[in-house]
Amino acid sequence: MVSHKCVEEFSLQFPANARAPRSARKRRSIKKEISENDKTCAIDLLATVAENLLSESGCENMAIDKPVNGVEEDHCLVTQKHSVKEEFPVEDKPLKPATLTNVNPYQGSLSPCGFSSVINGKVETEDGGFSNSAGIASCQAGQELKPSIDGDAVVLDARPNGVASLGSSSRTKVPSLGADALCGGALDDVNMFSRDDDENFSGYICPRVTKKSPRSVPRIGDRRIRKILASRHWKGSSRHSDAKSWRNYYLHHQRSYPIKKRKYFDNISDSDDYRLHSKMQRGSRTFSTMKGPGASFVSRDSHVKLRIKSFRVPELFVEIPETATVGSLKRMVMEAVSTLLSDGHRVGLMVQGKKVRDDNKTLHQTGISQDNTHLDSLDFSLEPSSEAPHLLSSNPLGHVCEELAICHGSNMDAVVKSEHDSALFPSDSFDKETATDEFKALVPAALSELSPQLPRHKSKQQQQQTAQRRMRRPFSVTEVEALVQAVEKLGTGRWRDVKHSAFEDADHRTYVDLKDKWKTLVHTAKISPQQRRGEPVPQELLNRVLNAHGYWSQQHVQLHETLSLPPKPEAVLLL
DNA sequence: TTTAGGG
DNA sequence: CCCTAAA
Repeated sequence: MVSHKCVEEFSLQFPANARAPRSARKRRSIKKEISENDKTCAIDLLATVAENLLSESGCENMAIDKPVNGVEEDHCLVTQKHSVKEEFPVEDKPLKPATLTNVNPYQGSLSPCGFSSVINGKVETEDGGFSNSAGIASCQAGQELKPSIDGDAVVLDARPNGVASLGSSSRTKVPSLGADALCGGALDDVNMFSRDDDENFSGYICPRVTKKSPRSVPRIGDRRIRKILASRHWKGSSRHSDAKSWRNYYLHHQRSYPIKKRKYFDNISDSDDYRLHSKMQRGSRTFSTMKGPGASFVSRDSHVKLRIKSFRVPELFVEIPETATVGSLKRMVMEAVSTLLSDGHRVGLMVQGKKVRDDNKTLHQTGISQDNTHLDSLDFSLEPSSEAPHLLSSNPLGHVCEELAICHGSNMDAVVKSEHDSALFPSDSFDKETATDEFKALVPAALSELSPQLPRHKSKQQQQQTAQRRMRRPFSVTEVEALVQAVEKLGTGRWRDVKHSAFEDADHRTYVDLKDKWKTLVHTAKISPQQRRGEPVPQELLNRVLNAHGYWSQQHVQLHETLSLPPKPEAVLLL
């Protein structure tokens, strides 16, 4: 019910409810691409992750393993199931930068500050912040990209030349590289890059703002990234030189085979994207003698040494014409890598398959101690910041299967086999039990289903029922503001216009979403502040919601009255 | 496809 | 957010 007072108080000038004829509404076809900027940082991200680990753990014992003869096999592949959509346009679309001045924590960690922006922020606020911990050259992922063509399926494997070993001197804190750590205090002015071609990607929109932002900003971002690159420690060996050119390749070449990003991004958001497998170094129990039999106390100096053995990202399936160039293939992979890494930045910790949620527990309490048998199954993961209920169980079956259907059975087997052989089961990383768990964890459900070794769970029909629910994306205050303003101007009931007026660039906000949000806003405005949940909407905005809602409701009533001249008797009775 | 509303 | 009837 709308109080009369509400309507009276509504002081804004509302335009006539003129609605453009539908024929006049142009349909915008969205053809957008990831820009080169994102491609720059995938590798740096790996290094950054490791660097943060090192710097935060006060790595006095940091050491670099330099695998000889490629002994270290299980590292740093960044791939993901994937398919190419031919109809996607080729031309690049620049990222749209937007400066956010008031990022709330939730918003900020949910997705807007993709890794590139995180890096930017870090660089901005800390001079040389990334170069203060040396020796991460080993984490230059994917120096060797080894595509092996197998029929229609291309299995890609990238291996680094080294891994970073790090010794943690922290007794009570697992090295953390969550959004907080990465973003630091840079959230106040974060350059955000959103991609319009993926409605699930751009986690944040700055309504209307994005379009007006200067084009030069992406370059700035690029420059910042390059700054990071410059601080990277490249080794002089030929292999590292290769790595360098490999990266530069992506920096300077146009991509030709855009990737259907949405589907695999769906995977990312709801499943564990990529994980950091770590193992305790059992051989380095420096302080084991300090523990007497049955002693329950932990020596003050007990240290746990963590070694990140691998950094793996779920597999990538690529379909590409035989006539495509190797370069284009590489670019595809690079793009996948970039996109994959540019979202989701919270570290999860699992001990023996169990997720450790309590950040305040000490390592020892968690079972992470120098002489604990659990150490074999210590597992870090990079997770989406939004709370995903289950680490891995919510695999978007439908999408993956959809894409898998592209490849032929025989080829699929090859892919699966490949996964079994090398990537998934790094020789000695895990004991059998753990390996099994890891397998379950890392193989997308679709792969499991296609794999002859594993039981099939669901029929096709069931798979379709498992339609992916879109990621929850709470409206930011900024968005609410934009929505309110648009509704004030256009009224309720013109959600398509509202969408195109104020959320043109936010492809993940459909007009239905906007309508739904308005619905909840009205409800929110009517309930007491105590009953409201989520990010608080400023009362001023809620007042405007009520005002606009009242006003437009009144308009609708009047419209109806005009249409039905004879007042309905029922209405009279009710009054 | 877009609106409107219930779930 | 999803689903859908109805326009």
